[in-house]
Amino acid sequence: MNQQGQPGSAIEETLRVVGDRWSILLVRAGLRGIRRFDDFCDDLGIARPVLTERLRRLVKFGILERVKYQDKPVRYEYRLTEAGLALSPALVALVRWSEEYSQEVSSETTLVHAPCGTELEQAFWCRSCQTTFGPNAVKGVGLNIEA
Amino acid sequence: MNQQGQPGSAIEETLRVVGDRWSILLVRAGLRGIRRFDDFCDDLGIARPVLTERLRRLVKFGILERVKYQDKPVRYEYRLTEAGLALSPALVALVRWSEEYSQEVSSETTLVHAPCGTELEQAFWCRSCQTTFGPNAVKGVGLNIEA
DNA sequence: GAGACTGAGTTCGAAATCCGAACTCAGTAG
DNA sequence: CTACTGAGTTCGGATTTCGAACTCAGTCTC
Repeated sequence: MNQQGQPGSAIEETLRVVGDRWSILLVRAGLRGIRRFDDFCDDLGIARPVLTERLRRLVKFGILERVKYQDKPVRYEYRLTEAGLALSPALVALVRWSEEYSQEVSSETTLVHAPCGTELEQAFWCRSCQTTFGPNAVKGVGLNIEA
Repeated sequence: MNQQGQPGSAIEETLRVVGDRWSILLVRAGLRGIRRFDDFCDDLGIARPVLTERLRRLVKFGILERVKYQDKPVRYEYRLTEAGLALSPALVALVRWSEEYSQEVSSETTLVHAPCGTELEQAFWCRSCQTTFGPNAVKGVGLNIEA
């Protein structure tokens, strides 16, 4: 029911862009301040040709931008756009899940509320009710969370 | 700096499991109530051998469980475990991002706060401060969000 | 001004993964 | 006896991924 010509739902499109082993890690590296080709390469251990292709794709979809930072030997670096930064909730959710459920390497808590240092809790916020709530109270077309 | 023998951070491990085009969509399908092989197949348009391998991997990592639901012709179905359900915040974050930034198919709002119907806002919650806050106030080892 | 170095990529061939289409296999229904 | 269902498996070909080595412009060191 899902021909390749058809657009599919928005999330399918999104996962076609960031749904691979590297893209999310590239965004995470970007959040950690990494911007240059060789630094991405060293940090992630990604193969260079794959990095080239991923960076191009993330630029194409508006998650990174390629910025000239020096002229004489002309050099470019990659910075997160607003859309790229907006992926941080998804990234945080994944990091949290990893900490709780990943079988490898029981890691310590690595995400905290900066002002007070308390371990982070993720929630949703309803502007009109002025309350936070968990995923159980989310209702959506194509996503009905129960149990 | 990231040999394949080494464990890497928890999120790298996690993305090795769910970081592909299909796994997250399988979880989403699970949340929509899909449980059977052919239904996953039809719903996602995934190739059967790939589906076989993904289901096995998700079972192996505790995200799905394979449950016998009938005896005479013995048949199994796949259900989300607690860990699988716990991926919903990440999924919701991705759906939200998709709605806001994905270039394809300007979709309507599909995620709302069930009790009141208001469009969903995502945030973090600090138990000790009793406040919600955005990703800017998150500080973490290996994840420093600024800007 | 010769040689080493830097940053951002390309090129290469081997290995792994993905794909659709067709097949299997046990059991049921007509 | 034939058709159908559900959950896969098998096949060969196309695509993607990999590490290692190479390129290329400019700069730095002696």
